[in-house]
Amino acid sequence: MPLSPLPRSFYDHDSRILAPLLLNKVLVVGERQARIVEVEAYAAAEDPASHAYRGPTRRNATMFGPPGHLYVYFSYGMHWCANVVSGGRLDGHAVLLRAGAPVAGVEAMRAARPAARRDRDLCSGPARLCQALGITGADDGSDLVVASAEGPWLGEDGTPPPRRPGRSARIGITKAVDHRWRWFVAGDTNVSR
DNA sequence: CTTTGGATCGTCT
DNA sequence: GACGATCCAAAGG
Repeated sequence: MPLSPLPRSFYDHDSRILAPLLLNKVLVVGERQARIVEVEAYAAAEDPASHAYRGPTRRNATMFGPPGHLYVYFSYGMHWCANVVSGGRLDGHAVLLRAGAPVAGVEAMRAARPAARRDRDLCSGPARLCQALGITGADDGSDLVVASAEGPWLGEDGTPPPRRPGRSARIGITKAVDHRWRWFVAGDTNVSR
């Protein structure tokens, strides 16, 4: 099936509802495509681990805009990470894209990530995924509903989300550690360690 | 295989 | 001024 964008309404849900529905969707940047295999939900005001916990700031402004856009932030002084803005308008919900399976443009991904020894290492982490696809702060705010030639967008190729996704606590955070808001495609080798 | 520490800087307090 | 929604190379078993 050819790749087609999803309607705005697809994104207009609580992040914990949208997160598992993003599994097996395809993130596209130019010729590069990666199937989403791991995500985490961040629930704004009710989630101390969320960048949106304390309300709107310069950095997280995109999270407080309409759903279906990409929130990209700079992490640890050297990495970019990407989220899909969800929820209704003005509530700050988002879903972190943590890993993908390379689908197309694999040569370009290898060139962008010389440190990756195997292809399974190309997109197996939130910063790795962005590096492989060439996503940076310049892409913050991109509209994923519009299939653009250059910028990032999100496509659907007919593959449904897993009927029974893997689920666990979120990774790499120090607050609200107990919530099991991470979902992944069970058994997929591209899921981060 | 697992563990450990260094890199590096925008953001908010 | 402190702290990350991380990654990688190196060292040890």
